Amino acid sequence: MYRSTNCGSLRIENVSQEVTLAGWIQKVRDLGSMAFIDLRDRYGITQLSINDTCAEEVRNMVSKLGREYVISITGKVVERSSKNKKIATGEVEVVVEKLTILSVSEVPPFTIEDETDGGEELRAKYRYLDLRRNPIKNAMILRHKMAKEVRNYLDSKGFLEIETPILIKSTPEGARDFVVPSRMNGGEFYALPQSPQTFKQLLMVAGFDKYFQIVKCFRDEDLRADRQPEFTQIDCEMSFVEREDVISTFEGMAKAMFQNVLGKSLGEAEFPRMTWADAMENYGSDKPDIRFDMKINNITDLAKGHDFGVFDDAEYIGAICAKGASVYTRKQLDALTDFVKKPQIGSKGLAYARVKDDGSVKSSFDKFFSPEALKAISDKVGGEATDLILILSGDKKQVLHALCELRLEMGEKLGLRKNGVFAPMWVVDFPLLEWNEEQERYTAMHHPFTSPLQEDMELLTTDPGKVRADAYDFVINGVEIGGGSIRIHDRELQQKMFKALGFTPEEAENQFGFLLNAFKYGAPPHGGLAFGFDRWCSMFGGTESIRDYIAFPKNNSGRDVMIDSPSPIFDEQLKELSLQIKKTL
RNA sequence: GGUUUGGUAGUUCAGUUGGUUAGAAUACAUGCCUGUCACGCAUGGGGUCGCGAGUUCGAGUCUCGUCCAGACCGCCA
Repeated sequence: MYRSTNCGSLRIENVSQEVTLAGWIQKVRDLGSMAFIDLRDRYGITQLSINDTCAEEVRNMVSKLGREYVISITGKVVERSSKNKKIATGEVEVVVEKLTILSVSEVPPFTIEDETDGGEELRAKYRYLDLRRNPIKNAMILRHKMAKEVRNYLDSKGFLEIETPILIKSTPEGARDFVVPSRMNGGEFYALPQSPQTFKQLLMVAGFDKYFQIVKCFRDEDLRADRQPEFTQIDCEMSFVEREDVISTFEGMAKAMFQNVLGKSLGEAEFPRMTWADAMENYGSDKPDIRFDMKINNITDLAKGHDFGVFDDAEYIGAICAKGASVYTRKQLDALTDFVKKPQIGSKGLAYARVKDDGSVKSSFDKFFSPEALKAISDKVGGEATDLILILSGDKKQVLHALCELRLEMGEKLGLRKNGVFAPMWVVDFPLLEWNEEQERYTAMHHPFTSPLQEDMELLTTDPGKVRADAYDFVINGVEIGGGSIRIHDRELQQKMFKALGFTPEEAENQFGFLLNAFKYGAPPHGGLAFGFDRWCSMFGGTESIRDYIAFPKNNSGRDVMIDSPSPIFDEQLKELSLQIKKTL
């Protein structure tokens, strides 16, 4: 027997029991004629004690032990004479009677501690060691709990979990596909799914009116802290539903997750909703962080006409009001100016105004404005004594984007984006289509199967850019956690949509004929959504990177540095796949 | 594809205007230590300064190129 219990379970009640434990050596503290060993497994740490009551044989082994050795011991549980309140087993220790080394270990390349000395790359290379550390281990446990909660909730609502294929067909819409060459069909390729979208719609046609799947999806695009080439979605679809049905079902799921995973009750109230147009106008973003206010104000009319060229030449002038930030020094304001001038943000400069204690306003553009005109701007943005008003001008789209970033930056600096505070919300009524300059055609903002809003249906042929979609995104704290829509279930409408996207009837038939065909045989009205499971995990775990919540993630360049993939394949394999690698010099 | 930051001991980092033998902490090894739990004390080993070229009497330090990694932009229906 390797163990009778684990390293996290012994308490004062177990004193005088004989136990057998197995695990990894966290640390040996050799005090000479006595020694302590921290023995670790997934469940915790138990202190082993070796003293003069122990057999000679056991005492002699202490100097042979090292970090991360795997050992099994048998001994008696005793109460500690000096207790450690920091760990759950801290009131007891096990006096070792028998010690077996099950496996030796080289010195690990970084310390297996909560605060490790190892850097990102090293930890990635030895991911199996990094996973021994509490923060990463706990992330895996959180992920498991969340997946379990999703299944519990959806099962209780009658959803069926059904798997869909991983080897499917490449389509030009959306993200770049990962492709897999077919040996049996030389020169042809499968694609890995970016999402099971069409399959879940076919399941609706098949009559499985409530479907879900926790499923891997693949997108061959550049990575970010919150983007991996393979990631996991909670993919859901329902038949005979309208937007309200979908939103209320999954709002319920979100509340259950908050309650049962984080122990946070969000109450009975519905999550706030905001139209896409309002979100863009007031927050400059389609995924606003509404943990704090600081809305963007359009002050174009008030700011123009004072002979200040920077404002007069601008298409749009916007302002945010940072409460209590008038104490910002010149140096701090210069830093903010540098922030908005970064190429990623792209503003030319930053104008500001301080609201003084007496309510008067002192700005960086005083010589162009009367005190009354300044006061009017201040009033418009809700300025009060001690506030700092930050103003950007220029092209509307760029200014809104910049103000969004500036708002988040100020929110961060002023401590308004608190960890542990969650502001979930829905953004609705997205545009159906977006004009793509490069391709000179409309592309679907969500995907080509999204239904237009009923009242905008007529615009689809006359003014496609104005059509709003029956789509909704689920946002928490400025992070897009999920998104979905009511789908098109009418063959004619789907064909119209493909036409608006610039598909010829032949192209539509060639790429999505299977779906159009299915719609001939009684397609129910349906809709659904998909959550980014990794992101949701990192949101609940309180970090921005999703990598910690994936057991074996890829690095920035899409490489797995542990197994060293991707990698070349043998000529033999290439031949079988009818492939040739073109050598570029 | 672009912007930007970094690459020095096993690890995390410092290294000034270019100047003698490249340091610290930690980890590791050895010895001492009867209540440690970030144990303590002493001693010791450990370096292709990412790689290549150039400038210079002299390069970890300056220049160019290159590779790798991180963050961001583009991209991500």
